[in-house]
Amino acid sequence: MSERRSGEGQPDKTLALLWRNHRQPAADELVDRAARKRGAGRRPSLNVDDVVRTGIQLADDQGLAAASMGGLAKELGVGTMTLYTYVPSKDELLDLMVDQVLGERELPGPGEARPEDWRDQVEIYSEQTRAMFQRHLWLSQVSTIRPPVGPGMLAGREYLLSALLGLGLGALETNTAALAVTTYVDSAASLEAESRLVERATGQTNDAWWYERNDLWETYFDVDRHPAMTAIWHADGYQSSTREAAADSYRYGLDRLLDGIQSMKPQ
Amino acid sequence: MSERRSGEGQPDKTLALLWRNHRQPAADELVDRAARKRGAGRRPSLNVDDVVRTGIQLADDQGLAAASMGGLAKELGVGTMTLYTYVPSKDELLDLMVDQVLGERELPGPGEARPEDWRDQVEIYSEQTRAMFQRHLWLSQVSTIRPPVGPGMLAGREYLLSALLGLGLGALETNTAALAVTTYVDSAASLEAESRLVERATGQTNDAWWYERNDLWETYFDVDRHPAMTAIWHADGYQSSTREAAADSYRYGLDRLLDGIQSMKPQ
DNA sequence: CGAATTCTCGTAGGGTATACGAGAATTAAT
DNA sequence: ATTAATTCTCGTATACCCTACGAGAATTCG
Repeated sequence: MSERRSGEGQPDKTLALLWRNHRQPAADELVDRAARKRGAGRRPSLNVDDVVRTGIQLADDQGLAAASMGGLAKELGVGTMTLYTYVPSKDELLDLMVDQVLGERELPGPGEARPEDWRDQVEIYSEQTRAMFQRHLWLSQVSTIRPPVGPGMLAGREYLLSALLGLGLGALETNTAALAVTTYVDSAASLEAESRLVERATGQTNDAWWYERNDLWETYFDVDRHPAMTAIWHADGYQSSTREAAADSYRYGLDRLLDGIQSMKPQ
Repeated sequence: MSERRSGEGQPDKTLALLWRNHRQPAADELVDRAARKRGAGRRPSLNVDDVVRTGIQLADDQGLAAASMGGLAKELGVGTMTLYTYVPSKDELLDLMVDQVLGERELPGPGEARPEDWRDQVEIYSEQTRAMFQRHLWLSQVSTIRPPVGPGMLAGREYLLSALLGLGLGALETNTAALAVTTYVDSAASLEAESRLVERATGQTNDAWWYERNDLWETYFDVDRHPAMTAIWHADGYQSSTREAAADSYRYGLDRLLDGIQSMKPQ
């Protein structure tokens, strides 16, 4: 995890930005400056989407740290402070970046074609979410405790709930189950991404990292204190590749979790 | 998620520090400076444990950011650079802090009394891990992709594997299942801790945060695009308290995951 | 008493987000 | 054609972070 992301000043402003491209007619309030009837004043040289898009690209290509306000401004060819005309703060920009990529997942909307089996539907959520994390490794460094309440996040929750509703559990249990599934899927996908990120940042595979610590087994590992690990070792229970072990355990855990949920189905 | 933690220079040095209090007789190498036969030279005014303990305390009380090298030095009444006599870098200090608190979990060792049922044994792992995260909220901000390979981490893995071995699955499946369980338990516990951390840092409960965004439902939420959410809402499927919803989903998910694993038992 | 050893820590450098306020560009009104 | 109103632009300054380097202080051994 990460550190910041918290003290947003005006929720109204933030919501307006998040939903800027899904304009509900609503209200007499002016939602986006770009939409305002243009009157006096200097013309803007950018718009919010430019900033968000560039932020995502920079974070994808060079890591989240490269998507600093200074770095972004340089990339866009403007002064750092100019960005604050378009987004109120770095935190809110991050919210916008996150909701944007959450919305990129291709999840069938209401009324659109989808597999019959609820498990296959959950599978789509799982695969799309994993793919999203792989495309945008920096997501693993962003806290999701207070997620951007935008169209992308809502579409994800909607889809997963709709999939689980197919099981016929009660409303409350369906919601609880959906939370458990997102916790597992999102966390595992995040760990997977973080793993690649670390490999990229250090130029060292995780396997190589473990290999470097071989001393552990010879010098410090005490067989008597670790009989279970020793037993599994001798029974060839450890896979050679860290990556494969992680992928297998992800699959296995998701399948077992869904097994368990399925077994709660009335009848 | 967090940013750093990576390029440790010498794995040997790091391992020696991590295992400094579990001295294997081993080797002719001098493991800890404090253990060296004292000869000439100025006397140290601190030791590694002092630094680690103070780091944990500071992070507990005032957040991980307060456990900066500067902050720590001030707390200990020494110059910042003095700390580098005891730990090679901030990253390694963090490793030491993490392994220390991992080791605080009260998990029965080999030969010690434990519940009969394997599920009750996993329960202990789950509860001790959650309690650890609650005591040390900053853990949720530390990456565990390349964990400190010290006594605390190994004890945790050993215990969970020993619990799952009771099921009678094969070695490989036991290991895979253990990875899935730690992924779920550690991630959920981390999210729970992160949630409290954010509440503390912002002085605003998560419920209050959601309440502040009530506009969403009136202004932007489109019922036609979100039929599942709408249905669950009308069936009272949403709990009023974010915290309780999270706790319930944690319980539910863990129980279902263990159900699913249990069902793989041969026979 | 000198030499060897070890711990102590000031300085300097390159990074971060953003409050403030002056200046530039554009249009509407006179 | 001015002038006023409006809006965007962005330099500067502040207060943090980690740690390489190297000089100085403390201690013991010969």
